[in-house]
Amino acid sequence: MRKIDLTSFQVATSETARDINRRIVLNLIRSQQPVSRADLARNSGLQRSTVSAIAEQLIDERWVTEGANGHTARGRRPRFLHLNKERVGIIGINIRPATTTVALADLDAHFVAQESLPTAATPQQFIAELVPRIRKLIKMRPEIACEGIGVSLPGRVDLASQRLVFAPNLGWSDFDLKTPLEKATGMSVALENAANSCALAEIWFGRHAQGVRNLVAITVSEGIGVGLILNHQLVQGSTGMAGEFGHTAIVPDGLECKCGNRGCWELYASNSAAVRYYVEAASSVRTGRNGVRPAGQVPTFDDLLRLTEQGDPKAEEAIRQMADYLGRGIAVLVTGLAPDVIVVIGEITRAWKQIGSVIAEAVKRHSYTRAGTRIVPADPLSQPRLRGTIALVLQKHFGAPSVA
Amino acid sequence: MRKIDLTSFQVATSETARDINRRIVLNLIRSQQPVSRADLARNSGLQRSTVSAIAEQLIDERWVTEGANGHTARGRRPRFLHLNKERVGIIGINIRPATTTVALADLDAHFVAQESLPTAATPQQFIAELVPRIRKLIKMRPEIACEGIGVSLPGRVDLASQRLVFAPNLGWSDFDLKTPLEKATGMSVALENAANSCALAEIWFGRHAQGVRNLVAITVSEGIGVGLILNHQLVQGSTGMAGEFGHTAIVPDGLECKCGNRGCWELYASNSAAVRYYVEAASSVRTGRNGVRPAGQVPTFDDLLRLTEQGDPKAEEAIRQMADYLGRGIAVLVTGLAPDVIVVIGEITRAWKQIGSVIAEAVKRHSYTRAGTRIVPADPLSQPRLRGTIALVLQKHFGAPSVA
DNA sequence: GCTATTTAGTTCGCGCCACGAACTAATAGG
DNA sequence: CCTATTAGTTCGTGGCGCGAACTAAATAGC
Repeated sequence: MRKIDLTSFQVATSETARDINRRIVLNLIRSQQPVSRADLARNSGLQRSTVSAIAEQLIDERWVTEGANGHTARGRRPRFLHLNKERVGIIGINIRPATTTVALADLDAHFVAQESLPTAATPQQFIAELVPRIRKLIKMRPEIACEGIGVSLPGRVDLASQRLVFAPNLGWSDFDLKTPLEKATGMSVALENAANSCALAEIWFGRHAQGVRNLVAITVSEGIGVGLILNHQLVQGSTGMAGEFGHTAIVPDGLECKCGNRGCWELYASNSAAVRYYVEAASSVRTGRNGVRPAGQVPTFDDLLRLTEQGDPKAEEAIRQMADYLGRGIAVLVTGLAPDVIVVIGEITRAWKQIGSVIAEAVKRHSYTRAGTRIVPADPLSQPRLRGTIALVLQKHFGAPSVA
Repeated sequence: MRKIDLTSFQVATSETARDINRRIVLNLIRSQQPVSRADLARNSGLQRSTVSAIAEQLIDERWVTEGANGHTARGRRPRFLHLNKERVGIIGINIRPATTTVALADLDAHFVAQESLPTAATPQQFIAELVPRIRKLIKMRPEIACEGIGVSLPGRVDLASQRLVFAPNLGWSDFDLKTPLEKATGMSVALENAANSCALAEIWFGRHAQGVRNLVAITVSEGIGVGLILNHQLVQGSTGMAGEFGHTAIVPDGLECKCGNRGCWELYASNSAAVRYYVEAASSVRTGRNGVRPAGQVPTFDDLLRLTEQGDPKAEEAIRQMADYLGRGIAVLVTGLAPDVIVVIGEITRAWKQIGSVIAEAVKRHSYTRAGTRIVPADPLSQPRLRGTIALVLQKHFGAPSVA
């Protein structure tokens, strides 16, 4: 049960009931389509007359279309209702340090067009290069009316100002990305941290999200990000900074981190950590005790994954060590938050066959819970970062109404 | 924004709007009493006519009373509305390993009667001893009609079954406390973990809870418990196990814990840890290198606090070390959850003058956030564990309505 | 002391909405 | 062709918030 926030609440008007039931019906149609009015009434508990009225409104507003007739053993055939995928398009933008992806998605969160560009060095230049791509995408599919832009980025967005306040991996400093983008495109823009985007993507579109109340998304790349969905809701913290578990100490007084802390989880469990483990192991063999390594041989994490697939023992050991530390950090989240599901996102999931059991073992050894949290890899083909931006915009129509 | 849970939702009826606005008005009266209808209309945004209708209903149902007239510079004088404190009484039960406290509270969460009894060794015996005390308390104040019982306990309650599944400090095993208590008293019983109770107490009645969206309560005694309020809502996790940060590793492969993990936070930052630090320091001096200590000299944590107040350097050092580890663990929560407030509860708060800065320093050194989380001690006189049980029952009337 | 002004609170008609009973539509089986 | 069954619509009723108009009660100014 939630406490009512007396500093910011929403009273009910005569239209509130309709708003609530409309959202319920729209969500039922989304998840059960094709579905008849009669089934909607049965599944929602609303009267058939109420469902009909809501359906009429949704059809009028083009959210829903009436399709073919269904079949029943006896009696009049139902008319199926479908979500009108083309009702609104959403522009999703996934900013990563090297590459930015721009895509156009329909209401089902399927991407109908997509392209990439190198991420510019400054936000000003970035906007200048991005806006024409957005325009192009919109023109490609004139039949889909775009209504919003969602942006996922490796950094932090201040809750109150919606300014990008921190993005060390992009090399950008405090900047207002939202206002210029909105001015240039005329569409509303929603910004969100990448890990939070992934969490949204998984809870709205994920395979493991049926009836899930608590979900944790962990993005593993150069660093580690954590997105929290607790009580069906994204946890943003007081300023939008929640989820920086990547910068919590897993080794007290361990390696020094750029963040100022020591022994941060991401120093031990990120892609960069695995590369470091590999390099250390390789150099100690090849160069003996002096520690100097031949230059120009630092492998990428991708190289490591390939070596692992080929059975290279040093690469396997580096990945295994990374997975062990991943598991130790995940154990903290399992013990502390007891979520239903933890979804791991990143290149590392390609090696899930090798690391799945390592992580599970570490979590078992280091956690204390009866929650039975499932730990699963995200499907990289689903593009979680990008798909989360769609959820970000869709929430406005499909999320629970803000009430009281 | 919340995702609608299609496995368990609530449609709106024609009474839903009233339910929502009624709760808003009731909460406004609670927090602003005495208050006039006109002020309620201004502060809520509802029409004066709507507020009057709701007020009439609340007065009819005895939730609210009409009191004296107020004063205005000009114009007709307002009639003040007050919460009717005596409308319902709530029985609060705080179970601790040695002692159980039973209290009767009014709507303002003020205790009008209270008594203690030793906690029995078995839950069966406990209930047999408890029920007569509850009956006595109710008879003492026949003018207050009790409507519910809230229970706070050092253990875990399974979300689905509401059974007590784990209470190592009580020595009780899996047991249904709720059903026999409800049968014996005829009142509904709500059970909750002690740290969660404290979190509820702080968010509903705490001094630092005005407009707070995210609050973390940390109970420090023999162990460490954590209660999480995120997005104005208690986080219980998938089975009610959320908050066991006390059993997350703060020292990898450190001391062995009863929970099966190693290096758990509570092994380094609980009262017992401070006592251990003190004993280790004292024995190493007194007995030299053989490590054998004269028997019968293990001080209690209370002794330690007293010694600290008297300026004993070894006690001070033990407390300081405990506070440092407390701070390191709190840093994890600050970084990972970025709450507005963290409230520390326990005997240790008596030494806040000494440890406040130690904790703040440790948090600063080991955290990474811009949230500006305030770390404050709870007022022990407010009896947070006990008061939380009142919140547990009051939520039913004052919490946000469950909608969609 | 009278009037204008101001503020509190009530009354009442309107429109939105969910409910539920009655009705129409369409289908399969006998 | 008739009956049973299921889908979907129509319409009257009651709950509720809105907002305009109204009553009540106080003060300031003359």
